Amino acid sequence: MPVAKGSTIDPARTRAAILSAATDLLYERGLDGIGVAGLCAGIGISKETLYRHFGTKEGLVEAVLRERSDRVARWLAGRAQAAGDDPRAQLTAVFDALRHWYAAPGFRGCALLNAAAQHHADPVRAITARHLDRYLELLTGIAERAGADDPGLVGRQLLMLVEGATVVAAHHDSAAAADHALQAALTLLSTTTPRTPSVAPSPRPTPESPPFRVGTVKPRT
Amino acid sequence: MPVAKGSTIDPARTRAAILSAATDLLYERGLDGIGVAGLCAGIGISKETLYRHFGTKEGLVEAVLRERSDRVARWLAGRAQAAGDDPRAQLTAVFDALRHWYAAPGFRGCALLNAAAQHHADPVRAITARHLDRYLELLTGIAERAGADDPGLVGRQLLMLVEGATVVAAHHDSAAAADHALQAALTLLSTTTPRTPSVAPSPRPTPESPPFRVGTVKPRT
DNA sequence: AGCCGATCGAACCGACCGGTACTATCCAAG
DNA sequence: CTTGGATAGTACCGGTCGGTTCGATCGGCT
Repeated sequence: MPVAKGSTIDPARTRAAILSAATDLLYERGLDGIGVAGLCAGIGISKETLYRHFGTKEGLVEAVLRERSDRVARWLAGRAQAAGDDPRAQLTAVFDALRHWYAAPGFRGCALLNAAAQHHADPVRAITARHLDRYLELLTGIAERAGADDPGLVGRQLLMLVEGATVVAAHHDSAAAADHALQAALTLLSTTTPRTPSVAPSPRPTPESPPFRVGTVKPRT
Repeated sequence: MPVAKGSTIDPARTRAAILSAATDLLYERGLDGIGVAGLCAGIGISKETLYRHFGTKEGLVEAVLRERSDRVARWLAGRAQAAGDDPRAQLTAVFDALRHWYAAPGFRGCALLNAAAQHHADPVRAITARHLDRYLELLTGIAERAGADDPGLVGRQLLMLVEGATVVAAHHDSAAAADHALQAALTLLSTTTPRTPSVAPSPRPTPESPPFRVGTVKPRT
């Protein structure tokens, strides 16, 4: 069947569906753990469709990683913003979000870091580096608003706690990692924050859906 | 040439040489980034030799990872022990060692974690988990000797700092990561250590060679 | 009504994969 | 001196890889 009998021909929707399904499959099986054939079978498309949309397996991988990074970063930033203006509440919200992520079924660490560990190619590494940049920006902002002496330093230290917690959650102890990291993060923030921060009102938060599996593929019209 | 003209036939030495060369190659190229043929070419052996010693590519990989974990763990523990009895000095020694590791040419993160990100197979994951266990044991010991209220908790937090620093060093900032992490670690240790630890004499340290590339393959007799 | 583009399904391609078999050669031990 | 084990080198195996091509078929647009 060339075109599904009741389906709508909509390249944009097809592309999005491929991206979504491929994200899960590549995360579960590993970038090299599933071939293009298996990928297409799992997604439910033909090879030609995949290659028309993404040109190459590498192209698909990069698109997947970019979208994933965007989604995770927006999700975490949204959670922080939704927690209000208090930097400590924002930090708590970030690690709360991480805790749910760690507990999600099939959690296997950060998809971006895993990908960078598998493909040493420059594009993948660049996407991963930008991903860490986004984390760093969020955490440095929190350190700034908390009145840290050296927000850049504290931001990097918080980044290490986030990444370390993710590693430990993936390989050792998924349950308590986020809580222990949060406690350490709050301690770190306190000891480097001599003065009370000035709190200013912030705009309304927009809810973001979590980056981990939350439903199944939606049927097309 | 079936057997190198001036070489000694010594299976144990051959095995060790394969292990050493394969460790570097697999780390540089990734577990799936190099095939058995390329591996043998890079090591300078024939396929038959590799398969006689390790049975399978997976067998080789597991042997490489096990040996790597042993070496890194011994190296870090040795550095800590060589720093004397003061837990803070031991912690400093650990992150000093890490700093040198991060600065080594070709550093690309923890080989064990990278491997676990590539092969989801149980044996590899088990070796990685045990690796983290060893780190945790070392760090918890330091927390204990520092007189921490909850050495287990502090140990896990220090573990997150170590792993987080490694991730950040690999993908973001290899220069300052160890120092920033050390500062955070000392802060953490201080705030959770109300009482002064009792210092007892410890046995003499044995020097350990670093786990990263430090020379080239030694010629066989 | 009729065309165009999106899509499927399948065949096909050369390259490479992990792994085996065999021979020729060299060392070491009896 | 002979024999056996360790090794290099090479050819080979079936399978899978990423990627291309083609015909059939269906929806959307004019």
